[in-house]
Amino acid sequence: MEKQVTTCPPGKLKIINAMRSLLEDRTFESLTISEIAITAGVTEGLIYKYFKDKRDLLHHVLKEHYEQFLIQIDRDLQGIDGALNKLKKIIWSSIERYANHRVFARIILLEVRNSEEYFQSEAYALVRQFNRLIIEIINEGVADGEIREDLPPASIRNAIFGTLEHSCLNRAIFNEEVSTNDTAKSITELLFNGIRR
Amino acid sequence: MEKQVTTCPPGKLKIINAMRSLLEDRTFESLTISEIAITAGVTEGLIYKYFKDKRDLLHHVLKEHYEQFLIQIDRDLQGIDGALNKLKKIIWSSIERYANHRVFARIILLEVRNSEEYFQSEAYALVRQFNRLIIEIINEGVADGEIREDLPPASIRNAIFGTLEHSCLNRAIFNEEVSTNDTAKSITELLFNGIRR
DNA sequence: AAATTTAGTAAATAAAATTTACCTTCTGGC
DNA sequence: GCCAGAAGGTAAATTTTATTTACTAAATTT
Repeated sequence: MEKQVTTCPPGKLKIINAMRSLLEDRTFESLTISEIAITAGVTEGLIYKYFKDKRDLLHHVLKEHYEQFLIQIDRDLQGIDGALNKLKKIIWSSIERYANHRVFARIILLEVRNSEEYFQSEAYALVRQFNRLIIEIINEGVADGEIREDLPPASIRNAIFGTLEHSCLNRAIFNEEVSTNDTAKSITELLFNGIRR
Repeated sequence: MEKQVTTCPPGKLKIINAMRSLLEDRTFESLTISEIAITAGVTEGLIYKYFKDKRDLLHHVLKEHYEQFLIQIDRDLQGIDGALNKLKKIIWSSIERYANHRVFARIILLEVRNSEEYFQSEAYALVRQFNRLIIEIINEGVADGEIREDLPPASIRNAIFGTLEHSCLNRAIFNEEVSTNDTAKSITELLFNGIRR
C-alpha cells in the first residue's frame, strides 16, 4: 500500500546531477572521476558504490533522459490519427527534444554507441522500444495505404532516424541553433514526398 | 625533380597497421597504447614520436581511409550526368564503402565525433570537402529543375548523409550484413520519391 | 669527419580509474 | 531497549594507462 519508490540517496543524486551538468559543455572522455566527485561534492569511492564504472553512470543519465522522452512522445501522440500524422508528430517531438536537451542529444548521438556495454544497458532497451513503436506505425501506414509498400519498413525507419539525427548533429556538436518548427517541416516534407521535383 | 614522397618509416607503418587491425573487432577506447605497440612490434615511445596521442593516431587512420574513399568517389562519378544520377551513385558508393570497410565505418560513425580535436583534424577537412561536393550537386539539381527548390539544400544533405549512415550503423556496430545494391536502391527510391504512397 | 637528423628503445613519471578497508547512522526484529 | 546488519559515506591504497624523458645507433648532410 505504501509508496515503494525507494527514494534515491542524496549522494547518488548529486553524482547524477554533476554528470549531467559537466556534460553540458564537456565530452564524456574528458571528464575524470575525480572531477565528477568534486563537482558532486562526494568522494570518488561513492561513485563506484552506485555505478559499475564511468560508463555505467553515463548510461544511467541517458536512461533517465530517455524515460522522459518516451513519456513525452506518448503524450504527444495522444489523439493523433493516421500513420503519417503520427510520424510527423514523432519527427517534431524528437527534434524538439534534441534541440532543447543538448546533453541528451550529445549522449545518444555521440557518446554511447562506441561501447559494447551500451547495447546491454537499460537505456538501449528503451531505444529499442521506441524503434518498435516506429516500425509499428510504419506497418500501420502500409496497411492503411498511406505509406508505400515497396520499401522495407526498416529502410523507412533508418531514413527517419538518420535524417533526424543528422539534422541535430551540429546542434549537439557545435551548439548551433536549431529551429524546431522549420527543421521538422523540412524533414517531414522531404521524407514524405521526396526530393525529386 | 625527385620523387618527394618521403617514404614512411617502417615503424610508423607498423603502428598504423596495428591500429587498423585492432580496430577490426575492438573499440577505440578498449585499446591500450601498450597493446598497440606490442601488436605493431615497436615500443610505446615510438607511437608518441609519430603521433601526438592515441586519438591523433586514430585520426590519421581515418584520414588515410577517407582519402581512398574520395579517390573512389571521384572515379565513380566520372561520366555521370544529372544531379540525381550523381547523388544516386554517391549513395551507392558510400554504402559500398561502409559495407566493405568496416573499420572505416566504425571510426567515422562511432569513434571520432565525440572529441573536439577531430574537428581540427585533416580527416575532418576531407569530410567537409565531401560535404561541399554534395551541396554543389544538390544546387546543380535545383538549378536544373531536377530537385525541388522548396527544401533547404542542407536539409537534403542531412537526409542523404543521415539515412546512409543509419543504414550502415548495424553493420558498423553488430557486423550485420548489408546488401549494397538492395540498400542503395531502397534509399535512393525513398529519398527521391518519398515514403507517401 | 664532425654535426645533425632520423628511427628507435627502455625506463621513469603522471594521470586516471578502480578497489579496499573502514566508519557512522539508521532500521527492523527479538 | 538493543543489536545485527544494511545503507550511506569516506580516505587512502592500488592498478592500469597514457605520456614524457633520456638515451643509442645508424644514416645523412655539410
